[in-house]
Amino acid sequence: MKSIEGWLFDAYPESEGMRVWALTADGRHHDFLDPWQAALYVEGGDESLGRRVERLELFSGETRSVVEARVSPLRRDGLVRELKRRGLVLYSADIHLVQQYHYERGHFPLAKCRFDVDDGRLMSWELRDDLWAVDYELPPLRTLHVSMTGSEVAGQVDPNHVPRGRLLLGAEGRTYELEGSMDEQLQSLESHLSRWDPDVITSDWGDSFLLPRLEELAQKENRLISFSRDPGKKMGRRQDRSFMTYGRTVYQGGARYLFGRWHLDLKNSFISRESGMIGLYEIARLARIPVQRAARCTIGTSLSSMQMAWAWQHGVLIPMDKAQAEDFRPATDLLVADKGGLVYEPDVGWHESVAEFDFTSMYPEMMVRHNISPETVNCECCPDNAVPEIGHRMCLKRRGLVPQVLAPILHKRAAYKALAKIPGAQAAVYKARAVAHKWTLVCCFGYLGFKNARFGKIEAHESVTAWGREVLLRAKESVERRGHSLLHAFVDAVWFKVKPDADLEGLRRLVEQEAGCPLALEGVYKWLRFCPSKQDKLSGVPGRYFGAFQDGTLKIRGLACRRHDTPPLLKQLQADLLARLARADDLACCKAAVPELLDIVESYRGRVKEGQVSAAELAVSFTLSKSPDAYVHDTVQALAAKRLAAAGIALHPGETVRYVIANSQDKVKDWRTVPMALLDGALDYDVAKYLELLERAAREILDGLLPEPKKLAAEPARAPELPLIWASERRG
DNA sequence: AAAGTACGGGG
DNA sequence: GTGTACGTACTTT
Repeated sequence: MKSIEGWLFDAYPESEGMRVWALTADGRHHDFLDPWQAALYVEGGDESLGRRVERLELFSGETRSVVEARVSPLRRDGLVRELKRRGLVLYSADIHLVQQYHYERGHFPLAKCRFDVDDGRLMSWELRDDLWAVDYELPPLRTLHVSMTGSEVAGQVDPNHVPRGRLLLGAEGRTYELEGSMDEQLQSLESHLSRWDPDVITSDWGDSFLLPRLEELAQKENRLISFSRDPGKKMGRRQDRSFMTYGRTVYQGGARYLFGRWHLDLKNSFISRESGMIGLYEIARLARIPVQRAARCTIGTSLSSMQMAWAWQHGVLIPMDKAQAEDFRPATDLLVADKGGLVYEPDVGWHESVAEFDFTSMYPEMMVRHNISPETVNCECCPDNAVPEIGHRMCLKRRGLVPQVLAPILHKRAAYKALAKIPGAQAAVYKARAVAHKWTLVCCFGYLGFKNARFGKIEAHESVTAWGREVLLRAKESVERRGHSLLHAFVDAVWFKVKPDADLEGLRRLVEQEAGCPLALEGVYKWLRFCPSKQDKLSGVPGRYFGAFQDGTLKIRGLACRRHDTPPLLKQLQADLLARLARADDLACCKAAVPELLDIVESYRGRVKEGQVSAAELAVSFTLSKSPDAYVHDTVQALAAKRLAAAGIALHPGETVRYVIANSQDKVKDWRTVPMALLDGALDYDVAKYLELLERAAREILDGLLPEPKKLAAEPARAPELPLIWASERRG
């Protein structure tokens, strides 16, 4: 019998149970078998399947008598198919096996544990970690990073689409460039791997390029290679796919998994891109999803797993298919209920001394405060307790699953946000964890309304936004009642003119109390501009504004520089203009800066005209919403995608395409644009088009800073180029 | 004029 | 192992 004191590093099913890997503080790894059998619950099954137990049915709140069947993990899906064929109703039978293993055992990825192992089998174990601890120890991880030179040329695009450079290996702060042909480099990588024996391989494009190529190479030479530590396992894979999320199409390259070792493709991971490895570990722990998998999951999957973990540990049966159907409602109700966040039109123009209050985590707070959950909406037992405006009712007797899962996450995130403000080595760690949780919380709201969510219900979703509108309305009234003039209100934030003697902290407390949601002072702007609609100069557009706080930091929303499809050159132009404006303390200073701002614009114009701009600066990148041949109109984007496809590059919906505008009006449509991947030799770009885009980007910031030039109105036929007009004004 | 296309948010 | 809806800006037809 040996006792292992270490961290749970990896787990995956085998025919006899779970293969578990642990890392110890001395940097060594250990693996053993946990003879675990997966449980599933059968309604109306007989006892030949297993033992009879009582579990809760979530939506009715009733106790059900079900049969708990146990089966070796690799045979679970077969058994489920057979039982379904027999017409039995199953629960908790389609959960990812490793997640379920963690739910049942009560541990989680990267948990510190003591394992007692005899003859390679786990005999007993003890959790020595706490999911809700703010600080926790992580194992020392030996990491090898694999990337490629040359990717900077075409930007961070899939190397399958561009000429490739050399492999780079990074370990212990040093980077090595490999030599020889690509095949030789890949062989060299393989030998480095076996010598270095890393716990983790991180990569740029390992999923879609490196690991598949390595596998291909080995097959060609009739060798068997696996980058797993487990010698009996081949490389795992998951198909590539395109899907819709947050209103846009996303492409995920096929994933390559290892066993007993992690492969994390940093270019194919939402969470690690947003919050780094620290955030990834935090999510993996809370969601009980193995780190390799958590890296490639959407945050919705992680959230769903947190809910399932809670359900499992509270004896609640987990529904297999989509939750309940929507209740029937007349169409008129739908109109009222379907409204999202509340918006008041901004007071268009430039303002001085503006304060912004933001509600923190408004929607999750509403779920927790008002007990909003799929099973608490319109319950049988509570006829009153109506949601404002829409009339759904919330249960007062039973605490909901969603609030119970959310409350500790909200609490943990608040702790991390507070800790991140204290300067020190740990601040970045806390910040990353706070960011990771922010995504969990954002997603939680969306998930309530998602038709395929196990724990979703549209009425619950509507109740959240209804409460959100109520809170914003109360905040607006509360601010105005104290004599401040409101400039804008948008979903979870209010902007108002600060009176010189205002006690903002006192006001914040009052508004928070009256509105019923935690409120924070985002800051006081020295100056702020709410931009007008481009279609109607007199009306405002919510979500398009920019301003500088008193400490000189900028807040920018809705400008071209925030969009992914704006060329870096124009983003930089706007950044330069805004950086200059950030030094201005009031509107007079903003206006005084105009000559300098025009110089900045002029210098950019000069560079564009003289051809001193690189392709990378001019490149427009956009996300394919469909496969290239499905485009109807020959927009520049569509033409770029079609050219790539014609060059034999396989593109999937959701992938990013980058191109330079070569000649936007060319009669030969193929010549209008050059995709970055096909760029070679001299760059010929559309100077006039880029000047036009430059002008547009400059106007977005500078319009309205100068008095309207009278001459413009007199010559309505063609709006002259902005820098020329202003240049002449300066001379005059 | 109508229809196609991309983007936002959060930090 | 996947959010939906919608307004805005700009383009092509």
